[in-house]
Amino acid sequence: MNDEEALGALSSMANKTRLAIVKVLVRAEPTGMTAGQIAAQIDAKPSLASFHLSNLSEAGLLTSTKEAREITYRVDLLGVGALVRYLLDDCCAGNPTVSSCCD
Amino acid sequence: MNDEEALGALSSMANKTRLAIVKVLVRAEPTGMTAGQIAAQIDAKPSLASFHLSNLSEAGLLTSTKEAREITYRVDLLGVGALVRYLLDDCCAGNPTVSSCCD
DNA sequence: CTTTCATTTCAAGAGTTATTGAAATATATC
DNA sequence: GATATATTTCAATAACTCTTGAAATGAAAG
Repeated sequence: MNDEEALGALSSMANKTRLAIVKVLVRAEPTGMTAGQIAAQIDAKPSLASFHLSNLSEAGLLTSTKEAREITYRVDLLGVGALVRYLLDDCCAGNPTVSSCCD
Repeated sequence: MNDEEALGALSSMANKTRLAIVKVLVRAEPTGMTAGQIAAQIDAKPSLASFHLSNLSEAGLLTSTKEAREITYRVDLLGVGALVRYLLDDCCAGNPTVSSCCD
C-alpha cells in the first residue's frame, strides 16, 4: 500500500458512519451482510448507506457480491491489515514504540 | 482510545500534509523539529503548517515544547500506537486475519 | 406484464475542512 | 526602544464531503 492508497483508506475510515459499518461487518464475518441489513443496523437511509459502502469499497476496505437483487458486503480483512501495516512500517518506519502496540 | 478519539486521530492522519508531517517527525525522533523546519521540509507556508500541527496535536498525535520563540514538535509515538491498537482490537475485535499484519 | 423489493444514482443543498495572506504575539538582537 | 524572527491567529474564500429525497435500475413474485 502506497501513501495515496493509505490516505484513501484513512479518509474512508475517518467517518463515523463508515467506521460503524466496518465494525459491524467485522463482527458479521465470515457471512457478511446485505446493504439493507447494514443500513438498518447503523440506522441510515438506504441511499446514504450505499454512498458510504461505495466509499469503503473504493478504499479497498470492503468486498461485495451480488446475488439476485441483494448485494452482500464483507469487510476486506487484508485491506484493513494493509492499512495497519502501512501505519507501522511506512508511516512509522518500524518504530519499536509504535509497533509495541501489537504485543 | 474510544471511537470518538479514534475518529479524531483517523481524520487527522487522513490528510496528505498531515501524514507528511507525521512521517517527517517519526524520522526526526527523538529530537523533533521546530514548526519552521517542518514547514520548510514539507514545503508549506508557516500558517498552513501551524494549522495542521494544531490539528495533529489536538488529535493526540504530536507533542510540543516551547523554547524561547521556537516550538519543537515531536510525534506522540504512543498516540499513534493507540490508534493502531484501536484498529486491531476495538474496530476489528482482535480478528486474527487483520492482526496477522503485525507478524 | 405489472408490481414489489433491494439497491444505486443523481442533483441540490448543508456542512465541514483546507488554503491564503495579513495581522497579532512574543522573544531575541541591535 | 526599534527591528527582526518564529510562530500563531484570524477572516475570507475555495474546495470538498455528507445528507436528503426523488428517480432509475434490475430482479423476483404475483
